[in-house]
Amino acid sequence: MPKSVQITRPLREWMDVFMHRSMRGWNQFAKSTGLSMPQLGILMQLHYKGTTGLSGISERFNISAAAASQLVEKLVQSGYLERAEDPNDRRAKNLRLTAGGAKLVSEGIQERYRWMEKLADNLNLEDNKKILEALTILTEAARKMDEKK
Amino acid sequence: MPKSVQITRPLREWMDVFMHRSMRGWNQFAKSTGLSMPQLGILMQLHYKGTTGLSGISERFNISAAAASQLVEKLVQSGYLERAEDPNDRRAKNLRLTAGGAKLVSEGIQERYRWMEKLADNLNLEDNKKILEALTILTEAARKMDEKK
DNA sequence: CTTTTTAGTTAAGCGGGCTTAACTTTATGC
DNA sequence: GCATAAAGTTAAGCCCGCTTAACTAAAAAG
Repeated sequence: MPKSVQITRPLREWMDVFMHRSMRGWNQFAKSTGLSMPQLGILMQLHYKGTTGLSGISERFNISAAAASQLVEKLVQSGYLERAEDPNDRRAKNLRLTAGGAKLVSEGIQERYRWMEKLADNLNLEDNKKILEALTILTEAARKMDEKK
Repeated sequence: MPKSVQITRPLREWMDVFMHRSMRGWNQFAKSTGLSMPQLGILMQLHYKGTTGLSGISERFNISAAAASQLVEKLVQSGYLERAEDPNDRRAKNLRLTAGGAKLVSEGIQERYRWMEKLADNLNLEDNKKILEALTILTEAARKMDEKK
């Protein structure tokens, strides 16, 4: 596949640069909140996927129900999560971000965007247009690929 | 800044999709190796930055010298790292990936690339070209931005 | 209506990462 | 040359995430 040969290098270089930045930023943010990665992960899931039960947590992160319960307990104690009885199934709990939890998560996401948006701000209009187009294509392709699987 | 208004949404969507995939993949890889994140992080640093002393580790990850020493010890025990006396400063140690360590890291990186390269493979030639150009621009801009700082 | 399955909790125990503190060894500053 | 600083190591102790095991309560199956 000749086209791959061409695109491989820029693809990899970009991923290296981007991942490096992102990982660092993410770790710093985690540290600044005082929360652990697993705890932050749960908040993120609640943000992106909305309300879920405890079972949703243990499945998503491949941990035991006990582990999920304990992690959630801490987040509830810290005031980031709300744990209410599910009216349709009284065994189950509905987990939701509190206002504080939502704020924390959106600050984290915000911070994640910031570097890249600053990057885009430094580009001229034409480059910006190219990148807009390219990222739209990529996002679309990623969605399609995930669907197929 | 009118151009930001336009580019913000695709930028964010792409980042969300990409980060989500990458993080998941990275966690899975970590689990598959049996190594912890901090340990993998050290191997990655050694891969990208080359030989360094223990002090390099503690600075990079913001941990105490004691913590770095203990982490490195485990990696040496596991056969991923080589710890040799620095001939120029006999207090210091030179850390290097062993063959096994290098193999492990490059497999991890490989896996990180795979999803995105598959993505690119599914695109037509024209889209591919656009993406190549866009990523090259972005990488270049990122380098410049990091230099300035 | 009883049995079984499902959702979640609690407690005990393990291993990991991290810190501080005390220490050894080698290099530097004066 | 002697005091001080720097590079690592080791040990004690803390918190954390995770697992297994034992349990409660509610729903589903028969």
